[in-house]
Amino acid sequence: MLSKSTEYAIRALAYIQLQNWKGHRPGVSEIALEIEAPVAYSAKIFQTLTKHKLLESMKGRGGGFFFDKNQSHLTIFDVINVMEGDGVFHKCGFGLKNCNSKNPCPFHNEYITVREGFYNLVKNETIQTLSKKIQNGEAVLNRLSKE
Amino acid sequence: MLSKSTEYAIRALAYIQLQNWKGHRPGVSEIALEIEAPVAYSAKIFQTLTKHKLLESMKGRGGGFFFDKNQSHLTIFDVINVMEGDGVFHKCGFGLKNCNSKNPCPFHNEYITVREGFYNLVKNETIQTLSKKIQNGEAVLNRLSKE
DNA sequence: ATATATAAAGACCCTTATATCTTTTTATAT
DNA sequence: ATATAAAAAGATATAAGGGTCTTTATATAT
Ligand code: FES
Ligand code: FES
Repeated sequence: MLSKSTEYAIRALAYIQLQNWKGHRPGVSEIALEIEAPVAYSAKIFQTLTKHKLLESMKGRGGGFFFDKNQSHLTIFDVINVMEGDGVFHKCGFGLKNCNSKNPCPFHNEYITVREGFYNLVKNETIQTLSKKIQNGEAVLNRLSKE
Repeated sequence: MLSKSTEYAIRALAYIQLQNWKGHRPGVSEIALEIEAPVAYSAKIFQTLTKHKLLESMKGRGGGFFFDKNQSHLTIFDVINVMEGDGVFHKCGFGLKNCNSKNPCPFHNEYITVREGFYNLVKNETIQTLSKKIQNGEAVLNRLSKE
């Protein structure tokens, strides 16, 4: 459903949020280790995220990644949008050039239910709501979770 | 959501079914034209489908593609499964190694609703139900539909 | 000032999905 | 039998996603 890059991005952002709440700004290698992603590739992803202002960074000794205090919620939709665009929320599930209720493909009625369910999910869920669940022990960030 | 190849496959199969109902066995180039897919690439897809017995073919003059009269319904799930596997119906939406309700990722509860909705859709819908809608004029096979 | 720790930037590589082309096989019409 | 029409098979090409490596810029500690 989501690209690998987007999955890495979401997990990384959740980890950064958790660390920020502890007053810590994690760096590339620390995050990559935690989300079990390649270090160099993770760095590329974080560049994309900071360029689009979903994330802040500081270079130099003691640097790392953190969230802007002002924008308190970052939706999963925004992350997806930056990483792979929002095409999946518009396109026809049958592969037609565009999705159109007036001239639907045979998949349309059933498909848009699923597609919109997914859309609502990623619009309502944020990095912060996900992170909260992890913090509360209701969910895990990775499969070997030690914390 | 689905790969381009899978989309081509589904549209092609619907067209073949419609033609079969008219007593006709379409060939590669006719189908490719109708679904607006590259001819050679379409041929490759049909090879995959026939190899997995989702479709029958006949070589030689007057040959073409058709469905086995015995198996009257072919689910969209079966097509997806042959074209790209069923991974999307099992995997964790958050990117963890596996999806597990006992040890869920923070996305789990909301995500499986969407994922299972999609699963039910493709399990219940068949090439024949889709084709019927097109035949009845309730839906279209392509965007320039002349029929 | 200098050394060090860190992210940014850019060039590059590998794998997979998508797509094309050519040759071979098989059935039919004549 | 031969010519023809069609799919099968296989080799190759192109583009995108995923991943690596090296160099550069920047902040901090000493
Ligand atoms: S027209 Fe195909 S999903 Fe809407
Ligand atoms: S554990 Fe992530 S979707 Fe089930």
